[in-house]
Amino acid sequence: MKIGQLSKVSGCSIQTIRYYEKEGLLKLPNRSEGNFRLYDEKALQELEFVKHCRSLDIPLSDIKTLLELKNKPEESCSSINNLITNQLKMVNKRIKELNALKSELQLMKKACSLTGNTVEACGIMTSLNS
Amino acid sequence: MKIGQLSKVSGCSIQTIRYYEKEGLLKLPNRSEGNFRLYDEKALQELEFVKHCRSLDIPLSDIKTLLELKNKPEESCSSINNLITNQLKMVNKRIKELNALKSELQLMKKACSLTGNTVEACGIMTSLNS
DNA sequence: TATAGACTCTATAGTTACTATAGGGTCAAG
DNA sequence: CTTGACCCTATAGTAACTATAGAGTCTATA
Repeated sequence: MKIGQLSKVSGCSIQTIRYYEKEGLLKLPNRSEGNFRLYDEKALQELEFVKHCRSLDIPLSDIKTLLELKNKPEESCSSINNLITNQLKMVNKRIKELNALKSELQLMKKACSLTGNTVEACGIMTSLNS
Repeated sequence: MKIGQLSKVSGCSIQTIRYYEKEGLLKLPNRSEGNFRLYDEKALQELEFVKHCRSLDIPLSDIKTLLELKNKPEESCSSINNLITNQLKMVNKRIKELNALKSELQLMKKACSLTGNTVEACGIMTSLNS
């Protein structure tokens, strides 16, 4: 199939597919006589793999690592485990940050609804200035 | 004070200060004879305001809006409230996404530790391929 | 005065992961 | 043949920084 079809089937934009190819995440596909990219089922699976990883916020560089490991079935999977562990750690960190952020924003909202309704008297502005 | 001092006092890098000035978040400062930027207490406060907003993940374009409103004390603060409400909504959304992501990563970790220890037999890889 | 090191300047490019656009080629149907 | 959909590469843009290059300023010291 051509790139437009792959895009539709995978839900990944044409430009992103080309980007992934350029970044080395996807193999160079065969080409038609007109130089159109030609993809098979295997290519679709690789793209789905990459997309799945992206949905986990795994950076492209790490996805590359995973793809390389995929080609070494006998290799120990400890590095995969480490990668996921690290990713989980970062996600936890980010959740924590966002919860703190959320708390502050909620306090601000409360500050606004309890005071007057001009910028000068706005509890949000006062809070942002502190 | 000069930019290096402002950077130290505010915890904001020199380059970021210049970036904020270029993006219109900070006013053009006075200059010395040698063309060095000169900042007063007011400028420091404005920078702290911007930094505080950034710590809330508020995008620069919205911060600009807030700064403009800051100069209109009589104006209604409803737009400020809307801005914070919207920001809160996005933060909640992101928290939700990250929690879903966390769950999947945790399942993966479990899958790995319960199976063998090669890439081929790795529950994480299996999961990423699905 | 000269020098050296710290500081400052502007311009430009790079980071990450896309996303859009320009200008041109391919292909199939009418 | 024409037209419109699809495809190609190259380049630039997005957001928010961050780094680097090359040159100027300033101050303390010899």
